[in-house]
Amino acid sequence: MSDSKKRSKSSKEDTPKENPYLAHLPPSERLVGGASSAKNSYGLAANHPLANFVMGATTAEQGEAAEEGETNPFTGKPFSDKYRKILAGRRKLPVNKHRKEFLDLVQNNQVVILVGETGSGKTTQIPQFMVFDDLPAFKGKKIACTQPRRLAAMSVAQRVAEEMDVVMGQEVGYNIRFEDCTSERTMLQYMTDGMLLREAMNDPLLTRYSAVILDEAHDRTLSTDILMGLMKEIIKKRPDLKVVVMSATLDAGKFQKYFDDAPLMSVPGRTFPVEIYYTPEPESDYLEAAIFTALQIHRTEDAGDILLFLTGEEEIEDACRKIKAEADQMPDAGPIKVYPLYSTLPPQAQKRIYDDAPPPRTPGGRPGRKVVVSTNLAETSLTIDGIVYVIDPGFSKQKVYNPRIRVESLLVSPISKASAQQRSGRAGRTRPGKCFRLYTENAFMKELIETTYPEILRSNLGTVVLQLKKLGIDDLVHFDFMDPPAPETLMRALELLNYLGALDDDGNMTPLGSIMADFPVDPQLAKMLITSPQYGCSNEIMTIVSLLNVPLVFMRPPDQRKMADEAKAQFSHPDGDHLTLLNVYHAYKTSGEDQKWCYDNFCNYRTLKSADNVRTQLKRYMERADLDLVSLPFDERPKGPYYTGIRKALCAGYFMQVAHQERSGNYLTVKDNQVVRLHPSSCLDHASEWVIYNEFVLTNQNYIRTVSEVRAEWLLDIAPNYFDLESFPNCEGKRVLEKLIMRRKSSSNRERDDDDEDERRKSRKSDRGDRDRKESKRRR
DNA sequence: GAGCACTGC
Repeated sequence: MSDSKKRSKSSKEDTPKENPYLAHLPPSERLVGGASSAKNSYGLAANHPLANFVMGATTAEQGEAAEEGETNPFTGKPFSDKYRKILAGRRKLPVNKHRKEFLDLVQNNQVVILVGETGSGKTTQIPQFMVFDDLPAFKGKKIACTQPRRLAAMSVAQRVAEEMDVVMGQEVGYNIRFEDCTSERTMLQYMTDGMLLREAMNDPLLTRYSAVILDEAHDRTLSTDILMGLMKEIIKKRPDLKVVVMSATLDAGKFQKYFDDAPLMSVPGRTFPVEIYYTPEPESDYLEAAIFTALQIHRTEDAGDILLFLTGEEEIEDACRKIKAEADQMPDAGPIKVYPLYSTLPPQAQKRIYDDAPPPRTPGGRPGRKVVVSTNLAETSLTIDGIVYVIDPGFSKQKVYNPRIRVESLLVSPISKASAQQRSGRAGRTRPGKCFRLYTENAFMKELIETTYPEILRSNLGTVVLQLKKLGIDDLVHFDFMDPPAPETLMRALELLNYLGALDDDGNMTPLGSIMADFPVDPQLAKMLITSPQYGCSNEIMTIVSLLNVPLVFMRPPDQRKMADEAKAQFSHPDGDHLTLLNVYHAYKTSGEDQKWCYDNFCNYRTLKSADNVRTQLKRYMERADLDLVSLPFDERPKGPYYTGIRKALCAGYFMQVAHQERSGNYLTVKDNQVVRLHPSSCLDHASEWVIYNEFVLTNQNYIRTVSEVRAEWLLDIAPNYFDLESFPNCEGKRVLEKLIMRRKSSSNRERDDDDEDERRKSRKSDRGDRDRKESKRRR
């Protein structure tokens, strides 16, 4: 009843609608009067390029004819010359030969798996094939194509807008965090997978879309994995929704199986052959071997640039120096340029990898060469043309999660076969190349795992579980994960969310949890934001949370450490690193967000700018949740009520990340009893008995980083459930808390804490930054 | 007295 009402209403809006009573017929026969009169349903003139198109039943020839016509069917404007030139190139892409096969599959199946190598053109062409068949614009819907990375979503959208001869943001657009470049007219939308997931939290059936294309599914990011599980649920309730999952070839069968044996289409790529060389014996020192190999290639091989994969910044900078120094000593080799590449490198420095190799010293002499030494960044996110030689030592830094101690850390680990193949492929982008694997062939065959473990098996799942609950998935244990996470990891997440009050004791989402899920930050930080008005300091907590969500603000160039540390000292707050962050932000805003100020003070301008972006977004969410944006009257004294309020609010999110200083001077984490040390970058002196920390850094030592001093009383008040001493292991901290509880019980007329006393003392306002600086100087 | 693979909302 209501269904038919809706349909009759929308037909007035000139959108073609199928007759619901004809749903048993094949799509081409569903439109009233059959295909021949379909043009009337669309309200298109008889000479319109799409006049004879039947939604979901077009042919490849029809699509191609429309693309080769005079008029752009979606804008009504004549096609440009540039368009025709691009179109000729598009027709040569491998995927173009499979247009008919693809349309057959997608018209007759709800889910299609498509595997394509790099260079097949799948990311740009498949969505366009669908636009011409599904005709989303005529039903008030859109086609979504998700990408794991923002840059990819943006650049592919730009490319496809050109290919379709439309203005970016109109018919074709993209939607990523902080930037929605779409409009009412948008029918094809590239977006990050995280963005689509967030949309699903408010629109669980994704009603705005007629088709969803999940691209780069082999990447297996947290968001892609959740989206895939979600799509399986949604297609049951939305028979009209088409889903295409696109992936690299290696584990295509797994995707097919997961989607109940959906049909699979395979498209070859367009790359050049790469010869693989293995070492006869295992290398004991991969770094040394890598440098040696690079120099060897430089001395003996033909012209062509080198790409060397290493694991991290320090290693990369070190290798760059050594390669440069040694190569410059070689009399019989050409000139060399060596560039590092990792994500935290400023964009300017990153761009240098595209510079041309230096020319030979003398005409006809040994070739000059470019060497790029990179992290995994060059494995997928970034492509460098002209690479002919790849050196793959077989390692990368990978995130691992240990649910027992609830710690995520980065570990240098062997890569997978899939990664190794991806790396070697980078040598064959422009011509045949060579890849030197610094491990034995036997190790490749027998020791490397097939594919890198998906992120969902290597992460703390707090956010994931909260998101799933918000998506309406109650039974997590039976949720159809492509790779189910360890039960212990799920348990840890449920436990965390329960202590934070996001889930009740039965595991159901609370109203608080529902608001928490809306915030694009960790559950702990979301809780902190939501609770902060109660402590009168939501303005300050928004700032702190923003800064915790961007890379480190403080720069420390190796040759200027002393000056950098002095600059940082101006901002340091005796009560901890969180308040130090607040000081930096305040000083940055006071400077007028000045780039030079940042440079002079060893602060990362880009980071502060992006933190400010995050803050604006958080503010919007706070307002949407009707949370007050407030500050306490300013009081410059450390441990005064102003700063105390903030530190109490920090506890509301971080009460599970507490460490207590033992008499030995060591810190022990609460409940887990891990021995930790304050990270040397902390501005906190070593006399604080109780501290909360943002991050547990597992390296040679266990460090806690971004630390603030708190008081045991606050912890007991804020999280009585968590600080239930019966569940505590024996340690000094437990005894201190026991005494505290006893004292509280015995004194019926409990003495007020010192800080409460402070709170009663009204203090006059004064310049915050100035006072803080004086205060920190005095302490020094 | 040390380090941060890479993404994303």
